[in-house]
Amino acid sequence: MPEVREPKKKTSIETKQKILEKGFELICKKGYHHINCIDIANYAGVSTGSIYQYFSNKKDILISGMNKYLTEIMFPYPKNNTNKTKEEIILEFIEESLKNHKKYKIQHEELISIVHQDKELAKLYQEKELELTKEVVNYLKENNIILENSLEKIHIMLSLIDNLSHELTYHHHKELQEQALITEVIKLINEILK
Amino acid sequence: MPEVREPKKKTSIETKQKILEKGFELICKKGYHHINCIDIANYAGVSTGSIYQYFSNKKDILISGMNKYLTEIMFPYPKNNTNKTKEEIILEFIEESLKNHKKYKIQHEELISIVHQDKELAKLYQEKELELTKEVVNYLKENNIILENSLEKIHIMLSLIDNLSHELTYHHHKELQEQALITEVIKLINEILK
Amino acid sequence: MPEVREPKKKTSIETKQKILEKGFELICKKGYHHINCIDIANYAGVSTGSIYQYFSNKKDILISGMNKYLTEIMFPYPKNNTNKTKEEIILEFIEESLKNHKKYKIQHEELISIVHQDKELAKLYQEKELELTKEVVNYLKENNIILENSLEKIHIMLSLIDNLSHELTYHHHKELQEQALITEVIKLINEILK
Amino acid sequence: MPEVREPKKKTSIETKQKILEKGFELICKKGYHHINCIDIANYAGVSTGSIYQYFSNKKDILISGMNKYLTEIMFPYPKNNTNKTKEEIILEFIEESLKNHKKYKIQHEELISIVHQDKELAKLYQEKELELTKEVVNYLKENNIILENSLEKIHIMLSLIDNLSHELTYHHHKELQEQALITEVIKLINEILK
DNA sequence: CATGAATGAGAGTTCATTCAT
DNA sequence: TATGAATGAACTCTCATTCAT
Repeated sequence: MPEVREPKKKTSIETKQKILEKGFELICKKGYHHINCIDIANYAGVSTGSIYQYFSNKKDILISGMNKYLTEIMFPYPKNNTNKTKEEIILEFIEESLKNHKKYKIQHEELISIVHQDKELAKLYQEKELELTKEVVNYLKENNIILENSLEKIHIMLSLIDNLSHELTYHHHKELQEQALITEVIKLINEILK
Repeated sequence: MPEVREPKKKTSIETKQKILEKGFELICKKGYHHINCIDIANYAGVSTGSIYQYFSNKKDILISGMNKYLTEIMFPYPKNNTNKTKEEIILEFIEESLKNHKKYKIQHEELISIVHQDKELAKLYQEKELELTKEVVNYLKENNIILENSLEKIHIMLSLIDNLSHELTYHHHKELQEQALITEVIKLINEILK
Repeated sequence: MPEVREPKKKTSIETKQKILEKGFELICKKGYHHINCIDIANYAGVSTGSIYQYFSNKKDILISGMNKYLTEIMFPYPKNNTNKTKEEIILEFIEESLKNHKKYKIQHEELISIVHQDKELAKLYQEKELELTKEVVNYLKENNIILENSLEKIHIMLSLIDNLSHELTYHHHKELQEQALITEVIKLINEILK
Repeated sequence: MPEVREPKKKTSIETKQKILEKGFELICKKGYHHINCIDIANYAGVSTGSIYQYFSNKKDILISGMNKYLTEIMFPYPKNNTNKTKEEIILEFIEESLKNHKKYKIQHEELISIVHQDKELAKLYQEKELELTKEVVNYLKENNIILENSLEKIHIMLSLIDNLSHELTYHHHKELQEQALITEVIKLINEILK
């Protein structure tokens, strides 16, 4: 059982980074079960052996990638917190989420799939989710929106936005009207933040 | 490539049925990637060869199972449509969904995972979802609740209920208060059905 | 972790037998570390997959082979126990051991090597060794040779014979005179059996 | 294929020495097949690259180590040759061998295993063994014990002592009485040296 | 129509060795 | 001369699928 190497030289730090970045990218693109270690190695431009210098196995790349990119990919929210009206904030949230869903379209689906399959990853995911909920609560506070049952309300709000973004991005149900969906969601969020 | 046989004799029909039922059950229980065809054969009490008499491959069992059981497992809703108040209906929906989530706890997670991994299954899933949305619209109509943007509104409502059930069932975020969550969701659905 | 199959059909019993026999033969011939599973499969005339139907891994073949052939290869002794003189018995033992060493020349060396490397096998080997010692004690009893410290004496006697056979078979030390060696060993065994 | 370098500088000589000593130690401790070159490098406190500056491959370390340490580990015998009685000498031999077996307990087993696996090593081993036999013959001569068939007799004697030490050290056969074994062996050696 | 043994490509992983720095 | 990152062939083992019985 060989030790996983902690890179010391500059070039090896880059190699580890390359494997993680490209490997995770490929996993998201094609699906964890649809690629093998040779694929990852080729895609990252390294040998298969190099993978095992820095990661203890295939799944390790996935988990490391999750840890590094999960927040970025799955839980974005507005970072600039100057004074805004409630309406501006709601729109901003929706736009941000939508933009992100479109950007990481494929990753999103694959990651959700993986998260639902593996307890270790599921836990990671849920922690990040709660973390975000809290940050949004704070963000709203800074914009003078203070709520009872704040965590629960924001949890629901985020799920509404996520569901909306998902629907608009993948357009699974052709009979649903985009604009109507958005309107209804905004109405509900307004209700939540009342 | 041997032809898949369409059973005619009574015993054959039963065999095919057994493979489908037990096979799908096992897939849901343990995960599609965590079992093999021998497992399925053993669990169904048939030989591995028999599987390939009635299904063209492993995935075929999954898809057939999905087709047969998806509505039952994932999209339940109240069937008895006598006159009820709006409040009764909302509670009924939530209870039904929750009951179902708890009943099919493991299957649910596994199926979501699979659905997000495979386009063919995803499409199947979305069709069933839309079908359900329409049925609920009708159900409400029969109970004299008639809405503008009905499809969109019910889609959102169902996603709220689903998210609630999920949270209550898996209890991922320990810091969220169950009762508060329920209260807020009911408030929102009331708003939707106004 | 797939189950190891217990063969039911007649042909599969033969297959398992073939893998064990040929596999063990090859291991003895070329050395456990010098062959791989594909070699074993080819040599036995089966596919690599078949190996894992009947054995849980490569080492399992070795252990099973040991169990089956160890006595035969490493611990032979005269089986016909009619009345003989002490001198006849000693010669008989030496001849039997020598004959066997020459027959299994290569296996012998390889097996000793493996036995010294693996605790599980070592234990197996020692059990067989003690078993043999006891049987020889009984064999001598039946021929009216009864000893104090019989187990210890026979243990030493067998080690002398083994060492002699080894020397005569592999002829490692060219400067040693065969006949002188034999003479001295016989003298000592006579002393032991006094 | 890079040339193996013969060290000239003092530091280089030390490096080569360190690899040999520590590398061989590790091989003996853990087994040639259970360690890799990185292990050896770490254990010796050098880089993997350095190994290949002074040794042409992994096995070369083993052979060099054998050459250097075999006598010391496997064939010890009393060095101080002042006048002693036969009985004293016998006891001294046994004690020396036993002491050594216990000291190099693990190495012993591993080396025997390796020796039986590789012809080159086997030859080396046998040469050392014969060398020792001759030295013991001389040692006895110096103590006024002069024998016919001396080489053969001493070969047998050493094998008896080795077998005894082995048994006492590893205690493989619990049913054998230690003291009885020793007594019988001493009796036989007395017979040999008569 | 049922059986389950046989298949073999392909999976993840290891490690002796090389070579740019 | 020393380093340790990079290599990639070779390893053991799995499993969906086939097919003789």
